[in-house]
Order: sequence, then C-alpha cells, then structure tokens
Amino acid sequence: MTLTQLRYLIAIADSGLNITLAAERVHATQPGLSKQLKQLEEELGFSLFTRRGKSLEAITAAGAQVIERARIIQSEAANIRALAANLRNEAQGELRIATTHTQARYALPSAIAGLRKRYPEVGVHLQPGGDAEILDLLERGQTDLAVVSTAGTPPPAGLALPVYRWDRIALVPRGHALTKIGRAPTLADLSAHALVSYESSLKPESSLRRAFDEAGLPLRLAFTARDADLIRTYVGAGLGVGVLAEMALDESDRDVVGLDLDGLLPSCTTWIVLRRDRVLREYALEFIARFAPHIDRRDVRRAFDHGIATDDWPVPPRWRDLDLARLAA
Amino acid sequence: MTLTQLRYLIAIADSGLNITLAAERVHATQPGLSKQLKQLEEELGFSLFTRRGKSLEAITAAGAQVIERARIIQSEAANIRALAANLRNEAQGELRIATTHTQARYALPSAIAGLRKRYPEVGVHLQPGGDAEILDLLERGQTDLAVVSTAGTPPPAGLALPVYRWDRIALVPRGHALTKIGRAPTLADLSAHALVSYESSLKPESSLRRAFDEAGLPLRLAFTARDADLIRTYVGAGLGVGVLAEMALDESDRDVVGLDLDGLLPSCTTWIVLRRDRVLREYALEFIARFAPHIDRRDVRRAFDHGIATDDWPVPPRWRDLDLARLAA
DNA sequence: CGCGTTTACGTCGTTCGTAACGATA
DNA sequence: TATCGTTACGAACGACGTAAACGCG
Repeated sequence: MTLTQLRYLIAIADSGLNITLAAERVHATQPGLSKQLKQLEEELGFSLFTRRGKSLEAITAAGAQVIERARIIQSEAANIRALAANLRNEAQGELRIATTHTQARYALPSAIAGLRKRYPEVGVHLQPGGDAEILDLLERGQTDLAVVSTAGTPPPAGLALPVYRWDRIALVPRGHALTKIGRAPTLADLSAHALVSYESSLKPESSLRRAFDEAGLPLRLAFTARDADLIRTYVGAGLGVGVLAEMALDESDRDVVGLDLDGLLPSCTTWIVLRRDRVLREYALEFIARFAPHIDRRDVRRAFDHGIATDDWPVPPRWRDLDLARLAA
Repeated sequence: MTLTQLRYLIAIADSGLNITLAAERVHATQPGLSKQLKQLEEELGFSLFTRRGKSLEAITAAGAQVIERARIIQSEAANIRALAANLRNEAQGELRIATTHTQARYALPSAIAGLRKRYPEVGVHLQPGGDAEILDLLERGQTDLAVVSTAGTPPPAGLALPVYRWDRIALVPRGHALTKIGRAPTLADLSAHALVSYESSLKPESSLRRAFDEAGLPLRLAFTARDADLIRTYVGAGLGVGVLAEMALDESDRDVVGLDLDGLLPSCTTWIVLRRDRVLREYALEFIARFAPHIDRRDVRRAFDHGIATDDWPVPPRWRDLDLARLAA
C-alpha cells in the first residue's frame, strides 16, 4: 500500500469508475492506474470494485470502507504539505470557497480582491450551491472553506466564524402599492402579494416560511431562484414582491425599489465555516482576516487548536456598517 | 512523501530520537532511515528535528505537527489493513489490552482464555497501568482497547461499553476487631483504622477519599499499591484494613477475610473503552463478546458507525452473577 | 469499429543493504 | 574508544510510459 495507490484509488472512485479519465486527472497513464489498482487489491486480498467484463461496475462494500479511509489519509497528507508550504511562505496555491450566489456576488468580491492584491499567485475558485450542498462539499473535504448564512443558530458542522449580520428587505417595482402605505410592510401586507424569493424558501424550515406559518398567514411564492439578480429581474417584471438580502439591493436600479422590513423577519448571520481537521494555507487566513476583520487572527488559530465555543465569538457587525473598501485594500 | 517515510519518522520520534534504535524496531537499517528522513525534510522544505552535531536533539514545532498528522495516516493505513485481514478471515494477529492489575488478574483471564481457544494464533498483550495511563495509551493509539473502572460516569474518551458492576469490600486479618461487631462496617468503623488500598485512592477525586471527605472523617492510608495481591499480602501482615475490589477476594485465603461493605461506597462499573476511529479485528470483537456477553455484537457495530449514547447500553450484570466458566468456553 | 481495460516490455528512478567514514562524549 | 549518524556504492526492485492485444457494446 502506497500513497500513490490510494490517490489513484480515490481518483478512480471520483471519476465514476472510469480509469482512463482518472488517469488524466492525476496526470498519469491509464495502464499505470490499472496496474496499481490491481496491486492494491492483491495486497489487501479482496476486490475494491466489482467488474463487468473488464470495466469497473461498482464499488464493493469493503471498497467503500477503504476509500473512506484513503480519503482521510490523502487529506492528512495534504495537511502536511500545506503546513510545509506555509512555513516556506509559499505565495502560490488555490483557495476553494463554497458559497451561495448572494455572498459570491455581493459580499465576497471586495475581500477576494484584497486577497488577490496581497497574494497575486493564488487562484480563487468559487463553488456555488445551496446551503446543504455547500456544507456537504465541506464535509467531503472538497472545499477549503464555506460561506453560508443562517437565520438563527450557526451551522452545525465544523468551526463557524460569524462574519456579519444582515436583514432581508422587500423589493417592489417603483410605484407599487406597498410604496404608498407610508410605513414598513407587515407580514399581512406581504401575504397579500405573490412573493419572489430564494429557492431555500421552498423548504419547510426556511425562516420566511416559518414567519408566515407562525402568523397564520399563507405564503404564496410566484418565483424562486438562488440568484438574487434573477429575483430582482423578475420583481421588475412584475411577478410579485421580492424578499431578499439587503446586500442585493442596488440603489441605482431604476425599475425597483427596496423597502425596509424593520425586524419583520429574523436577522441573518453569515458565517465562515471551516473544518477543524484541515490545515489552512496562510492566504486562507488572510482571506478570513479580510472578510471578517473583527475577528482576531490569533483567535482563529486558538479555535483550531483548542476549540472555542461559538458563543465566545464577538458579535459581528451589520452589513451596512461594513467598510467594503477597506476589505479590498 | 511516502508511507514508509512517515512510518520511519514516527519510529524515530517514538525511539527517543535514536535512529539506530528506530531502525531495529522497523526492521530496517539505520542508513536507510537516515536517508529517508533527510529526503522527507528536503521535500517538505524544513527541519523536522533540531540537531546537535549529527545527533537529533529535539522535535521542532513544525515537526511535531507533521508527526501528529503522520500518526493519523499510519493509523488509517492500519485500519485498512485490519479491514482486509478481517475480510480474509485471518486468524492471526495481536490484541493489545490496556488495563489495571485487578482486571488483568481477576476479570480478564477467563475471557482471554476463551479468546485463545477460538483464536489460538492471536497474541494477547496486556498493558498494565493506572487509569489515566491506560486512557492515554488508547488516546495515543498504542493499544487496541482499554478496560477501566469508574465509580460513576463512564470514562470521557472513546466509546465505552459497560461490562459489569462490582463493589468494594473490606479485607481484614482473621480475628480482627471488625469481624466481631456483627454488622457491616460503617465509614466511622473504617476511619478508626489505617487503610490499605489502591494507589488511585491517593488522588483527591478518588471515590474512597470523597466518601470520607463527605462524611467528615479522616482517611489514613497506611499502604497503597496498584496490585490487589500486594494489598492482600499487606493486610495479612497487619498494616491495616484493606479496601479493594470484590473480585480480588480469595475465599480460600487462610489469613484474611473479606467483609461486605453493604453500599457504604458507590458501586463501580468496569468498561471496555474503544476508539471509534479504529477498525477492530474480528477477534477483538470476539473478545468483547466474551467479556461482555450481555452486549449484542451488532450493537457494538452500530455504535461504531452511528454512535450510540452511553445511556442506551444495557445495565451490566453484577460481578458475582457472572458465569466465568462460560466466558472461557 | 470505437472505447476502455489488460498484458507485455524496456527504461529509469528509487530503495535498500553493506561498508567505510566522521563526529561526539 | 564506543556510540551514533552520514556518505558512498552496487544490486535489486518497482514504477512508469509506450505499444500491442483483448472484450464489449
């Protein structure tokens, strides 16, 4: 058993059992992988895969167990290399950030721009998805850090650092009835209209849905998307009243106007979520320091080593109080 | 970076930085280890050890981090091999059990004898120590399972399976004053004598000490040892009244006699403690099934996979109700 | 016949052990 | 001078890539 064999094994599993594809991904030849796989199976004394003819058909139960452990080994080997790269002050590398569209579009650009200024050789890869997918990516170790938002408690997995708080606003076409009532809309006001909001509102545990349920009001969703820009567009097209993150408000928009909801819905917190068992490259800490400047870098280190309870983190600033220009500097 | 390099690295660290000794332990030559170590350091780009002249002097901070990860890698590699050996129904192997003297001497023999009957090719290695040492061995992955006792809650680390409950008894020379009071001794009775008990009674959190503290009585320890046989011997020699596990009572002993303490001290539970992240060989499960026959083997598996709360385990039988002969069958 | 896997083979790099050398207490 | 680590060298092994054969749809 060698690290190479385990790497090949994982590549094969992650390439849908296509050895040729896996070989390309690890920059090796297909016969090489075939042979190493065979040797590994021989050493272990059982088949990692079932075969139909010559092709791999499925992962055996035992194979799945082995792959699981192999991933841990690979991840720890990567940790050692990351450790080494940090000590050498390597300025090259990659940063994979799994996040939602709203964060990627409105919150992250300045911090990422700042990061790239300090580390021009670091490639940043955004991995968009829904909250569950994002945390799943983190869980499976396929991303370096996740940026997600919750309306209440922090996400259960990993080490969560609070970044900023934000509220939702209502978005209506200019001249819409709701702009004329002279006060912030109530849930009853909203309930009178079809709503346009995030895909996540479809889930029964969404905070929007819960607010309506608790008020005993019906929630009609005319349109949902993950993408705040789409929501804005469709509000402009008159599909209904938008409910979306304040970050997505564009003051210069001629067609639509945002309305404060004044505490109608619970505030949200955006978190950076990390895996405690993963060594971060220096530039990842740099990103965190820029995106969440109110958190002391040493506290992050300490949280990694000893585990800080979530309550011990400082209350994060509100979105509207953030100095985005400073993050990018 | 190879698995071999990491194995050598760990061997060096565990041999007190003596490469020659480490080489013997891994069945390789000293120059081989030297060279691999150098190559690893070269690849990582920093020193794992500080050197005085040619000798290794200390582990660097970064080196400690690497070793920590290397241990995880080694442990997972061992897990894969264990997985494979189980599938092949290998009947050979080793079982390392870290435990206290009392368990090793009185509780384990029948279960181990039974295990050896079923698996004659398995070498069993008892690693004696105090409770803290034992759990430390488990923590550091240097033992397969730990057998420890507590007077209350289960040990905090790992997966704890309750095996049996037991009480402490008093041990006095024949004809001792306490044999003539015609009732079970009270704490006050005991307090009148110097006691002979386990080394662990020296610790302020020991349940014996706590019982005396709570009763406001002084505890005088004339003699302590880890070894119940020694305690018995010194009670026979008249050093004082013994307080020890009922398992250690030897009815055929001519010199001393045991006295029931009748709930004077809290009951103890003996636990098997496992690491959830360690794959056990089939014979280890066999040992568990023999030592704790009231626990369903499948529940152990399930606890490994999903994590069962400690409260969900069945209440273990009392020591005196155990059928030791059956365990050995 | 294309796609993907296995087999065969030659080359190259690496590991490992032996032996000699060097440094330290 | 004994102990422990490094350097040097040769033999053996193993990994890898190229090329060809094989099976399956």
